Amino acid sequence: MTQHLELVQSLRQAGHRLTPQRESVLAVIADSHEHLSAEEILARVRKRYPYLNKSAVYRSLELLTELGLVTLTDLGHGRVEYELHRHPHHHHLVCRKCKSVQQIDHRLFQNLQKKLESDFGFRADLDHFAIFGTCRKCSTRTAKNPKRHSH
Amino acid sequence: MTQHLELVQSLRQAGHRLTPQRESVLAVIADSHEHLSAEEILARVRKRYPYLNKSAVYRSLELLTELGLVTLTDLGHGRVEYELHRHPHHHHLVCRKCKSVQQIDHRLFQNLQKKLESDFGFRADLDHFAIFGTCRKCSTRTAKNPKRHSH
DNA sequence: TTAAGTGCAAATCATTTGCATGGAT
DNA sequence: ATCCATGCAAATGATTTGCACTTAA
Repeated sequence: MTQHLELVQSLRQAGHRLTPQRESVLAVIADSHEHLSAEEILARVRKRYPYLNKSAVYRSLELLTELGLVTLTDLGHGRVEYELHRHPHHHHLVCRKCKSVQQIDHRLFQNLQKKLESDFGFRADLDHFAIFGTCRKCSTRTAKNPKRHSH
Repeated sequence: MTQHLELVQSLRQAGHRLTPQRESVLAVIADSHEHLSAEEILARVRKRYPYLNKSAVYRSLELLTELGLVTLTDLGHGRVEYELHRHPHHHHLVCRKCKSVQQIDHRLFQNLQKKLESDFGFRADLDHFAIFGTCRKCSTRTAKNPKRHSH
């Protein structure tokens, strides 16, 4: 409901039409402070605006992501998740064992980001970055048995 | 064919059986210096050892990954890819526009890795790390038109 | 008006799973 | 001899697509 207007501007300026479907998808993402899957977005939009199709969600998300208004992260949940592209950014530490997700500050990555740009000319999309590994809890009880999953 | 033996040891020590299927999957990964999808692995194994099923590949990969012998990376190709867990590590810069993949040295990440461990107790699996962004070439011709994909 | 966008239902495609059989230990 | 592992075929589940219809500009 807040940055909503500017976002809608960006859409138009890039030469795209503003449809109620696109607008509602954007609104739901902008109103949420967590990452949402396509299906969750569909469900939330439909609460207020039932005229929305799954395909339209995917097509809107593709567009919004490409315009940089929304970012996409694979947190290992078997589907991709979306967030508004906010500033400042944050990142995610994803534990492979217990699947927990912990947020960390963007500043941890600033050095790396600068170096990638200066050394390689590569502009890293370092927001909503997912780093996989083992969290503190799971590290302590690691490599004890051949069991497949701990959850 | 090289580290093969040690790898097979690890399997046994973790309490798993050594089947020809598992061994051949491991051999193919160990012999390759590129990242391979499950399907590519299946195809390569079958050249020499036709008695292999898709499910066995997936189940072997799950196990090998869990044992840390193999690492899994999502390079945005719509499927996960596997590599032998080698030292020293390297990482991948993946361009969202042209889909190019550029390898970079593991040392760029050492500071970050240490900090994640000291600050959060998080052991990041920072090998075969995929960083998405825009490569130098694509940066220069960016944001010119509303076209979806540039490839 | 008219190209861009949507709805719908079917298609894809990687990965997973149930169950009967086989084989490593 | 036992249970773990495999083969097979069917299921799953996210995402994509073809096409006729609608609508924002």
